[in-house]
Amino acid sequence: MATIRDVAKLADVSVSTVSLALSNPARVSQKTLEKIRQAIAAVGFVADPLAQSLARGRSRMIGFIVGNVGNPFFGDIRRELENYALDHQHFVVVTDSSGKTDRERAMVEHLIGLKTAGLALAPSGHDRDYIDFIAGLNLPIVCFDQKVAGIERDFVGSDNYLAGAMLTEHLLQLGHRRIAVITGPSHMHTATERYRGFADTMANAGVDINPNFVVDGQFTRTAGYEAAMRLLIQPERPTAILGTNNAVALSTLQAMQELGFRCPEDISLAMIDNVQWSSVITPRITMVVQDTLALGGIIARRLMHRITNPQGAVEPPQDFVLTPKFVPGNSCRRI
Amino acid sequence: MATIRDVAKLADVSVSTVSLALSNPARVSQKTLEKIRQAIAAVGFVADPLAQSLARGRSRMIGFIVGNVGNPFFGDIRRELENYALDHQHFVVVTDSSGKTDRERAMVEHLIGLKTAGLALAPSGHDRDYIDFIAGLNLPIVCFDQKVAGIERDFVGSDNYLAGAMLTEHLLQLGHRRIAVITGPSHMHTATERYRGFADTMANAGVDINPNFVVDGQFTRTAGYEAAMRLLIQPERPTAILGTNNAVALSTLQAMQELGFRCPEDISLAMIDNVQWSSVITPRITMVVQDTLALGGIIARRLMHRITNPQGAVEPPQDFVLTPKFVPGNSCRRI
DNA sequence: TTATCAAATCGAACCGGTTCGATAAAGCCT
DNA sequence: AGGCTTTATCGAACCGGTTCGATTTGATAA
Repeated sequence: MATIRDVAKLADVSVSTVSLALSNPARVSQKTLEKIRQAIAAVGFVADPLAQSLARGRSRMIGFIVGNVGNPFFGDIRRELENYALDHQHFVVVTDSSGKTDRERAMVEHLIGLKTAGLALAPSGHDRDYIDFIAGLNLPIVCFDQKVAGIERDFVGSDNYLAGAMLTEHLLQLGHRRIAVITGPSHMHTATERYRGFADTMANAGVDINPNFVVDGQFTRTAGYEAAMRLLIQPERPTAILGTNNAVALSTLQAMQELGFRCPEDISLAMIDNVQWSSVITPRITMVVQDTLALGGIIARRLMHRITNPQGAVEPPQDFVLTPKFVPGNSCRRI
Repeated sequence: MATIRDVAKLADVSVSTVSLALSNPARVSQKTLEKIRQAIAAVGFVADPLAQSLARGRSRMIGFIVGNVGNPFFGDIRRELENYALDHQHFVVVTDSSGKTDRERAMVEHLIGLKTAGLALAPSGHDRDYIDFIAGLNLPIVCFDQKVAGIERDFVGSDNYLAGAMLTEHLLQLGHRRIAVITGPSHMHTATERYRGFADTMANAGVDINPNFVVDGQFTRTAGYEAAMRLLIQPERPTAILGTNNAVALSTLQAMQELGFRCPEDISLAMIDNVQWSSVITPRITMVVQDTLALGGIIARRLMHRITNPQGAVEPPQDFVLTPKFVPGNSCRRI
């Protein structure tokens, strides 16, 4: 591999001039610029990113940290960020924390060690320790998906309250009153907001919520399945179920199928968030989906803005909350 | 951030001794080892991975390059690799080429620039140029999924011929004769092998293949959908369709639903590869799945072996081919 | 006591760039 | 021509580690 010294030697200039020519060509005369250009081509020089990062104290990498890269929601965002970053000479390093806070922390620390230019982070933690950790980081960070109280950073996400409210309203409109909800972890902002949207809408309609109809699905497949089962074996069953994320909703569908309940004939089902291949799942589930492409675009722009703009670092954090979209399916029937 | 020189100063030893103590404690006396240990703790020293990589000419990172990180197949493999690598003090950098050869190349070059210790690569290319590029790389590489003729590297994958043969045999057993197949790109090893398995099994059973029943689905959603449509609008329809990957098979199911064909009553469907939430898709599709966890484990072990073992680099490349598993569903009926 | 050898430690060069103050060259004005 | 800027280039220090040959220390043997 050719180094900058090889180039300098061949072009008969100093190393620092070559470096300058590369980083700020305007300050170098046309004549030497041309000599250097030729020398670079002749030896096939490519700057070593590692050496650059070490000297600059900053790399051209962006860290992307989520709990599950396989989740298409994160996948879409990743793609948008990657495209945008690539257009701006930055490289995205994707890491998966599997939703574990300690692992996420290890990964963030590793990324910091790599002197990444910035971080796009879907936070997995929520306690004091975690918040302090994030707060203590001294580099551009854009958080997304989970809004964590106490983290003073840019945040990009969807209106989860509205998501819960929209589907609840839809079910009420169809005549449902015995509506059950499968919730997510209470420490997650998305979970509490979606539930709030549900509860407020029910209250506004003057419909009481049956306490037995509120079960915790932890946003996971297994817990969601168990939660659904608990709902379905009750003597007085709900006429409709709202799954507050895709995992619990689809687990519910599975549970219903296994117990011989038809959807929507016996029980209606609505879900928040999309899922791959939702179009071939029978019935097509009525859902509220997030605009992942828009979210990804905003995250990318905001992060690159903070990275490339010198004064971007001191701009106060800002929240970007997008409106989710209602996508009707045929999993909810009128009663 | 504390540097190694801070530690050396505090412990009153030379910088090189500190470095030695860290990399090979046995060569340092107990006394100084202890002094250094305390100094490290006192200043909170953590070695800068960038500086280490630059000096060593090698980092503790492993590159993982696939065409679609969202694909659960790759997701499972990634997880296995990540766990194993983390246990061995290595960090996995995930990159997504979106299946584009030039993008993959750019990413590989970037990873090389990062002086990654090794690469786990699902190759996306197949032409001379690409093969030469991969062959020219001078670091441990384990290829997986696609076996590319001409690439002399370790390879980990499944017996795709068998996968095609198993499902074909299954359909034949059920009495099907008019079996259609939706194939993948002819330059992909998995695609050709799966088709070979189909064709040979048909031939062995003495069943002629209707040329109209062989359509190209490109392993993609859109092309698969179109291919399925071409099959389904023929006056003489197949009684069973073999989708040679999940995208084309599920697109076929979608096309069938849209045209009002019931599965399996009107047409049976079998597919190669799994998909997330397959258990809630109606009907549950009969499929042959790869043992992703085992694949990931082998990839991880093989790669780390080559990385950590000095003589591992010169070991001749080896192929690891696993047997896929038949998973019965209810998408194929006896006729 | 001194020669011998292994173990422990050190110094300096190196990895491949960046940065900034100093110097040299060129341009402008009186 | 002399003084004053501006522009172009350079040298050296630096980023934070590793590596290896050289030197010092300590123990053992003669």
